[in-house]
Amino acid sequence: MTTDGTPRWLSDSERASWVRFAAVVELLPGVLDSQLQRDDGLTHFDYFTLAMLSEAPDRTLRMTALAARTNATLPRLSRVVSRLEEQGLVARSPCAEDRRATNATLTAAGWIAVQAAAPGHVATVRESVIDALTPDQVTQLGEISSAILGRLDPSGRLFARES
Amino acid sequence: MTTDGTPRWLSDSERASWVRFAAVVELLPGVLDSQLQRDDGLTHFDYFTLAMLSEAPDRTLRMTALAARTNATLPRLSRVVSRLEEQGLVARSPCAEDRRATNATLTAAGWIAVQAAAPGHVATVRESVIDALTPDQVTQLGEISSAILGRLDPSGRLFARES
DNA sequence: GCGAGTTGCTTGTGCCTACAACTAAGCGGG
DNA sequence: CCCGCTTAGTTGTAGGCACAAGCAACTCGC
Repeated sequence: MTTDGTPRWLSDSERASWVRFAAVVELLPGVLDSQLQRDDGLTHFDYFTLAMLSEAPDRTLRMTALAARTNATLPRLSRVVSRLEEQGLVARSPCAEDRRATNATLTAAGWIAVQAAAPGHVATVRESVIDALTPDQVTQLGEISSAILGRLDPSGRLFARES
Repeated sequence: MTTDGTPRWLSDSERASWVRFAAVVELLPGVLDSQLQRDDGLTHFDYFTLAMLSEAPDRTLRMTALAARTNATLPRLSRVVSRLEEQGLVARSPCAEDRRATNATLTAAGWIAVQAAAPGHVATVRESVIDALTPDQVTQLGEISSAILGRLDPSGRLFARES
């Protein structure tokens, strides 16, 4: 809205850019999810959760820390970890320092699963995004994404969002 | 994978761009959905469905055509239209030319609902995306999105993806 | 040390979506 | 005509996710 109460509509060129961008935002998650689901039986969120654990010291993180890294709510993460635990990819253990807390640890099977899934996932990212762009465009996309992230997540509580 | 079987990993700069872009793709749908849900009681998909109908001749489309415009599967659209029908925003009617087909029509209440929701939605798009970027970046984003779309939707069956 | 308030996590409930099976209607060859 | 195939749409089932309620454990002031 402008100060006189009328909305500020998008110009034609803005609208054209937005339309295409909105389509990408709508379609891309499905593409990433489908590939991982089909080839490795993991959702993209599963994969990302395992990846975060695989990079942590001792391959272990407290639930709260893992939720922050995956940009998830705690209830959501709790259920996902339960599922991964049933699959034997993650193990829960009580935290020694704070008995309220729970540690999630990547198991050996979990480590193998991440290693197995990574190449196909990276290939999908390349095929659908990186290799579709010129090197300059990749750089621009990074800068644009940073600018948008500043609006989406002003508190800046996400950091390691990765592939 | 490269031809020798080893995966082609991302370079540091590619990875940095991808990490940020992935975060945007993850967070943006939630932001758009939340605003519409909170202010208008609609999901983003609901809104988009109504918007597509509002632009169609007689504010009417066959289910299949509407599914194509919203980039949805027919089962998904069927349930969404059922919900919108219960809310009195859309009406179903049998199609005269093809008795297998069903027409979905925007009701007067539906028209009012779209008009009411549009300004707030556009404002959210502006705040979270357009106004975060320079005019040049908006143009770049459009070109980048087109390139990615070419990979995501080679058949090009989506067209009018809009705000 | 003890009671109020906070933090860490899990679980109940309900909505939304995908996948697949199902009904109904058009279409075409013999 | 009628039998098999295709197309249009709906619905059964299963599973993910959000929101809010619930429970357990920690902290801090008195």
